[in-house]
Amino acid sequence: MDYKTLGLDPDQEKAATYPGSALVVAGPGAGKTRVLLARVLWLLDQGVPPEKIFLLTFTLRTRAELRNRIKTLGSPDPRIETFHALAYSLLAEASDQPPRLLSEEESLAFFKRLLKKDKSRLSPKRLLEFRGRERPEYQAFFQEYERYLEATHSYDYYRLLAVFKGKRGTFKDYHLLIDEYQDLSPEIIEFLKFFKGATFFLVGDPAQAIYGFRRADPQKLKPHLQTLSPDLKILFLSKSYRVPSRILEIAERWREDPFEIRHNLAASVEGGWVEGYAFSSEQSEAVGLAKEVSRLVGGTTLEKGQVRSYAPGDLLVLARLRQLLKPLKEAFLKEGLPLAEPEEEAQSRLQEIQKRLEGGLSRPRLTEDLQKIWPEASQFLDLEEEKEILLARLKLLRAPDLLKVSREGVNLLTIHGAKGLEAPVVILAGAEEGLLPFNLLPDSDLSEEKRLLYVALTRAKEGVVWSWAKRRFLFGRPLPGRVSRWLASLPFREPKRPRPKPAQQGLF
DNA sequence: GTGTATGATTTTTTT
DNA sequence: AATCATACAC
Repeated sequence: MDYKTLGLDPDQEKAATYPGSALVVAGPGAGKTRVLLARVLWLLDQGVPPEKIFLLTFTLRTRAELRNRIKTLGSPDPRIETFHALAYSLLAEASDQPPRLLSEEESLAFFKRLLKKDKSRLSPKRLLEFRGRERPEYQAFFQEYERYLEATHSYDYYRLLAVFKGKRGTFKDYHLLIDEYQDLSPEIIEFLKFFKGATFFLVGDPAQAIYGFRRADPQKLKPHLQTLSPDLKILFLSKSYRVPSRILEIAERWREDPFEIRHNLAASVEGGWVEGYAFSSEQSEAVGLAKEVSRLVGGTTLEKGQVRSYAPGDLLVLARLRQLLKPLKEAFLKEGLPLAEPEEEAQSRLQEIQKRLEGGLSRPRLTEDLQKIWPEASQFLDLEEEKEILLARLKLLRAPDLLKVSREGVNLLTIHGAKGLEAPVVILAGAEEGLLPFNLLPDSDLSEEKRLLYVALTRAKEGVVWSWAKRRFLFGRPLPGRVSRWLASLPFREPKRPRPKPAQQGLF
C-alpha cells in the first residue's frame, strides 16, 4: 500500500521519505505514529525487504498497536519488537538453548540474600538502582551478582543489553525505526550501536522526556544519538492535531527544548478552554473537583451556547503523586461518580499473571491460564511460541503493557501514567509549589518537572481544568501554599467555601 | 511467635 | 502523617 493514502501533511511526508538517518521531533498530537507507519510503507515501496526493517518500541502495548495498524494497512510485517525482547531474541538465536531471564523480583531476591549475609543496611531495591552505575562501594555486591548470572547463564534486564556493549554487527541496508527516542537510556543507546551500518529513523519528543530517574537524559541525548549515525538529520513536525490553540499556547511557554532549536508547535484546532481554581485545602479541592466533574458529565454550556456533555471516560484526572489521588477518589465516590484507576488495575493484573506463572505450569495449561487472566494476550504475544521463550517474554511484561483507560469511569492517574494518552478533558490537581515542581526531596530536576507539566496539559483535546490547594500537608509538613510558578500568570477562580450549615435552631 | 516501641523514609518506575 | 522495617521484651 502506498504511504500517500495516509494523507500526510508536508512535514510528515518530508520526514517519512527522508532518504538517510533522521531524528524527528514530533510534539503531542503531531502524527508520530502516522509518520512511523508511513516510513514503513515508504521503505517497502522503495524495495526494502520487510525483514530488514526493525520497528522498535519500549512497551508491548505500543508494539501491539503498531502491529495492528500495519496489519490493517495490509502491508507485509516488518520486525516489530520491544528493545529488550529484541536483545533477548538475538541472544536466543545465538545460543543452543533459550537464555534464562531474571525478573526484577528474582534479582531483588538475590540481592536480599546477599545483603543479609553482609548485614548491610542497604535495601535491595536501592542496590538494584545502582546497577550499572559507578559505585565503587558496591562493587563487591555486583561482582558476586555478575558471577551468579554468568554461572547460571542468566540475564537480568541490565545484562540483557550490556552483553552487546562494544559488539558490532553488520546491518548495512537495514532500517531501524525507533519510537519515543527521548526516553532511551544510555544502555539502550549502547545496545543500538550493535546495529552498525543501519539507517536510523527516530521519532519522539524531547519535551516529553519524563524518565530522567531512569537515566534518560535529554541534555545528553543529542550527542549520544549522533554517535549512532553521524549525519543524523533533525526534522520537525510543526503541527499538533490534538491540542487546541489556547491550551497549546500555555504548554508551549514551558516547552523545554533540550535540543536548543527554537521551534514552536502550532495548533491545527483553534480554541479550547482552560479553567483554574484555588481551593482552601486538599479536602475542598477534592470536593470542588468532584462537583466540577459532575457538572462536566451532567452537561455544560459552552460559550457559543451549545451544550457539551462528557462521558466519564472522557476525563483524565491527573496528579504528580499517586497519594494525591486518594482524597480525590474518596470525594468522587461520595459524589456518586463512576471512576477508574487504570494504573492500579494494570498493576494488580500483572501480579495475577506473575503469580499464576510461578507455579511451573505445563505448556498447554500455560496458554490456557494466560488467556483466562488476560483475554487480549494473543494480541501481545505469540502464544504458540516455545515455552521458555514465552516465559521470558512474560517476564518482560510490565504494568504499562496492561494499562487500559476506562470509557465508563473518570480516570484517575499520575502524570507519568497518562503519558501517551489523550482525552477531551484533563483535570490537573495539586498544581502548586512543592508539588509542581515536586521538590520536597533532594535531586529534584526542575526541567523534568516542567516537562511533566507539558505532558499533563498536552493530553487534552478540548479543555483543561487545573487546581491548587492553599493548604496541604505532605510528609507531615505543610506545603508553601502558593500556586505553581508555571501557572501563576493564569487566572483562577476561588470558589467560596460552602458555608457550614447553620446549626439547627431546635425543633420545638 | 507476637506485641510494641523506635526510627527511617516518604516520587515518578516504559525493560 | 502514615507506613514499613527492625529490634527487643515477653
